[in-house]
Amino acid sequence: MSESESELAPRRPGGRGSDRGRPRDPDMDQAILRATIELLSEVGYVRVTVAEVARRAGVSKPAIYRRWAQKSQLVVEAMVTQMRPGKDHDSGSAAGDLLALTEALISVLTRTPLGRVLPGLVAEMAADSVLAASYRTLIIEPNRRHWRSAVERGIARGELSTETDVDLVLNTLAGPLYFCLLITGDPIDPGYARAALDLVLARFGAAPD
Amino acid sequence: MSESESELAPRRPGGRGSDRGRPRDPDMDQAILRATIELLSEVGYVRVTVAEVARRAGVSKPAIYRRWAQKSQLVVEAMVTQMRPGKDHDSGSAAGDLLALTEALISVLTRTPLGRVLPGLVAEMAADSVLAASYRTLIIEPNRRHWRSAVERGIARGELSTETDVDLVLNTLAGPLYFCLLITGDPIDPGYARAALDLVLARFGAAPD
DNA sequence: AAGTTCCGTAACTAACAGTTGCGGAACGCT
DNA sequence: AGCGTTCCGCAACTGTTAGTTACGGAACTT
Repeated sequence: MSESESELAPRRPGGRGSDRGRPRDPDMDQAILRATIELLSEVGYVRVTVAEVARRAGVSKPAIYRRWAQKSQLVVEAMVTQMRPGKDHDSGSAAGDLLALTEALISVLTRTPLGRVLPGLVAEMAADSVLAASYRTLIIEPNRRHWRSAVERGIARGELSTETDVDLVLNTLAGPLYFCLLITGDPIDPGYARAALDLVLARFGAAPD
Repeated sequence: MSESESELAPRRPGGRGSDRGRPRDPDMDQAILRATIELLSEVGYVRVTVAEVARRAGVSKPAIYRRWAQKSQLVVEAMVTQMRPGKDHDSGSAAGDLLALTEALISVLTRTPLGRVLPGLVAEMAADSVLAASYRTLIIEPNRRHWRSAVERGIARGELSTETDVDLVLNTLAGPLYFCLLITGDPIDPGYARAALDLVLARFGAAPD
């Protein structure tokens, strides 16, 4: 926790030092982010235009570009504000925690704008490593920490084998969801979380059913 | 199998009936597809421009648009010609087959242009359902058939439980690879195929190690 | 009051997808 | 051979969008 408050988001700093001259209107930041989310969920990443975001936010285009260097960074920050990962609540068992986390991920991918945004963002990330780094630092990593600690608690309690491959578990639970969303287009089986978890427990569970 | 030979690829038909007038130069088709693959592997989907493909193929831009309605469809067809799935050879055991298929997928994703193309294609597919359908029909489905039949042979032989969830197995083996490639950016663990397969066998294997 | 940065407006550049019209060449049909 | 059709390259074109710039004026700090 030696990190400072934020600075991770690639929001543009105010010109020069931060305090000279007229300050930016913070309400405007909010209006822009809200308009971005709204438009995003309606039309998906590719069809979001900065001009339309500006129109809906009641703001000018340069006002947006003063704050974010690119459309893609604006979108990432908009997503982050919507996706604060929930508290890391401990249900008492690793199985319960992992099930809850998987269900929560399903819910985020299917019931928030993220599902509509991700395809476009993936393309952008592949072409822009700075963007990729912020997405991973701001969204992927914080979530992964929750998953990781659920697994580690399970190992400490003896519910999971000490040989458990943590990354394999994470990728096995989360990977197929992204695969369906981005590649196959298949709907997500409502029993998925349970079935995938059973797979993991069959291999790494110390006390199988 | 009531489908006719192809017609799946969204290549544009010759004007009107196919036989009147000057026929298209078939060498040109090849030159365009080759140039597309080449450029694709150098710069990735987003930075491929139709004008540059035309230049490298020694061909005009309208010649390309006469054959394919959109850049994205050209790219899909270029990928298909490169990715004819190998013969469905039966190694004798389901474990061996699935291991080979997984390794082959890793190889395709990391050592052919597909890895560089996929992010952009994913974005395009999300915005264009016709394109998505051809990608799935031409690339995903044929490959899935191989995986599926490997699992089904395993069930028939008694290596896998009769309760085996075929789609879950497929998604579990393939999903995490796409997840790493498209989202996390993590390199793929060389032991992945074996480890993921062990997960599957622990759950569905009738005769565990 | 001076200096700085914000704001909206409006015009602008640059890339790129995809189109169109032209003159000419190549083919099938009769 | 000649006609109709479609291909070909060329070149110019439309349309969309990201991102920029110059301006006049407003808001804030010292």
